[in-house]
Amino acid sequence: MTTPAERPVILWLRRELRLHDNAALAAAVATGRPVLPVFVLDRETAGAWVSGGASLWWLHGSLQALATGLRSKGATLILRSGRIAEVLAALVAETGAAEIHAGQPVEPWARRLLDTLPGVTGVPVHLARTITLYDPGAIRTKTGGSYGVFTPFSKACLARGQPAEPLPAPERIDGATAGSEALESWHLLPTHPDWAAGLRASWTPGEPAALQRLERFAQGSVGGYGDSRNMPGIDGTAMLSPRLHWGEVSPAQAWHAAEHAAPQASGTATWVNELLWREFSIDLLWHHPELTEQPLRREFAAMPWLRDPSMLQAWQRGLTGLPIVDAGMRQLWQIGWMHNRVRMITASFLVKHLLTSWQDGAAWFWDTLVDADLASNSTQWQWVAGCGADAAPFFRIFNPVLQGQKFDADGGYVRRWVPELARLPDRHLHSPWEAPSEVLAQAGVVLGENYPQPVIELARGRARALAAFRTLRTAETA
DNA sequence: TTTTGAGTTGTTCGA
DNA sequence: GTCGAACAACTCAAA
Repeated sequence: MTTPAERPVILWLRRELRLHDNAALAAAVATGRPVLPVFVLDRETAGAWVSGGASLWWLHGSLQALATGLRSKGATLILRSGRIAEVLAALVAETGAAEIHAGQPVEPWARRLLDTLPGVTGVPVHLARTITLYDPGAIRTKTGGSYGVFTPFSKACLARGQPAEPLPAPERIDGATAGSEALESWHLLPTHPDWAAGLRASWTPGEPAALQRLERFAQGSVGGYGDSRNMPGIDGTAMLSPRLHWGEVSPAQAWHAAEHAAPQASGTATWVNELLWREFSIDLLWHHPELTEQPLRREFAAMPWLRDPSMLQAWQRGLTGLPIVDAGMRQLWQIGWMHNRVRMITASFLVKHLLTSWQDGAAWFWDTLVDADLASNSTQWQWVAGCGADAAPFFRIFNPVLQGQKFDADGGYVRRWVPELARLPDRHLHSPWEAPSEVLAQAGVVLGENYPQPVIELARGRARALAAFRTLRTAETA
């Protein structure tokens, strides 16, 4: 039995699966009490926004690494499943824990949960900033409002100077113990069918690998990041998104690593800007919790979306007949991640050319991305659709052929992910339906047989989208 | 309160 | 091939 003096503190870890720069962990250790780190697998409280399959695959590896890391410091990671509120209340009762430490959540469902947690568990809940650079909601306009445009938001962030230096990992953690479920019993890894081969080949989840990747990016790629990040065929991006989502590294670590390695590089400024886009997405979600379901621009509720399951399925499977779109969708399916430039191209194609709702696209990304993040996914899909913050003008419709020619000029990306087109010459790679028949024959491409005809003629899709968007304006003024 | 400058990532057309 | 203009107004944030 524990005496009052030995009452442990619970460290509820959710999206801060790391030892370094973890303010919640530091706060728990600073209490001087034994620390009981726990992760709760809750398939209910988040409702529709429970993590998708690819995210859960990642979570398995990240938890494994976290358990190892904690063990090396003297603590034991406890795994429990069930409704978070009930699990934590039971754990408090079971261990006599004095308080709970956790990271400040940003998702609407998690914020609602936090409001009830002290009442349900009967102990104080201390929140630390672990997910963001700034306290959510803290970046305000001069009149105290929230921002709806990125550039002034980012200027307000930068005006605060650099974020604080990351905290070191604790030397040692005085760990408490309690019964734990086995990670394997959660079945987060797919078996029948095993769709994760491409994920395993591409990623090593967990904090140690995350720190390695960050260091490699900071030392090697960040200098050229501004130029190379738009080329999907080269390894020009940080590929840190799943790690930032699960908190294997903090955004402050990501900022400082680049700033230390290449303080003057323009690529560093671009990288910081991307981190601030992440903050902006979270800020928008903080102030507009309904944006995961509803368009920020309300007139878009009247958008005449088409509901054509065969079109949606062609897009999901990478069988649209538009090579850069298909390459992106297949990359997503195979490795659980898609290059950012191609995310814009594929999303624009779905929403505009196929006139399919951004919610349908967001749902697919949510299930298939290892970095699926409620704030980024929802706000960026809305941005593409034109109903979000700072949205592009409606006539700005990506042309998949031009985008392919511009950003995948040597065709390396398309050839990698759409191998049936690999032998087409560069000139025809991004628009095979326009290639002369002898060129197709020589490349072994038979349109409609081993590669689809385009599911829609681009000019027609563009015109249809423009017409649909125009109805919103006329409906509004009517 | 009113004014003003600006706003992630594009495409097409015509000169 | 390259360039600028048009696309269509609207909203935001600060002065």
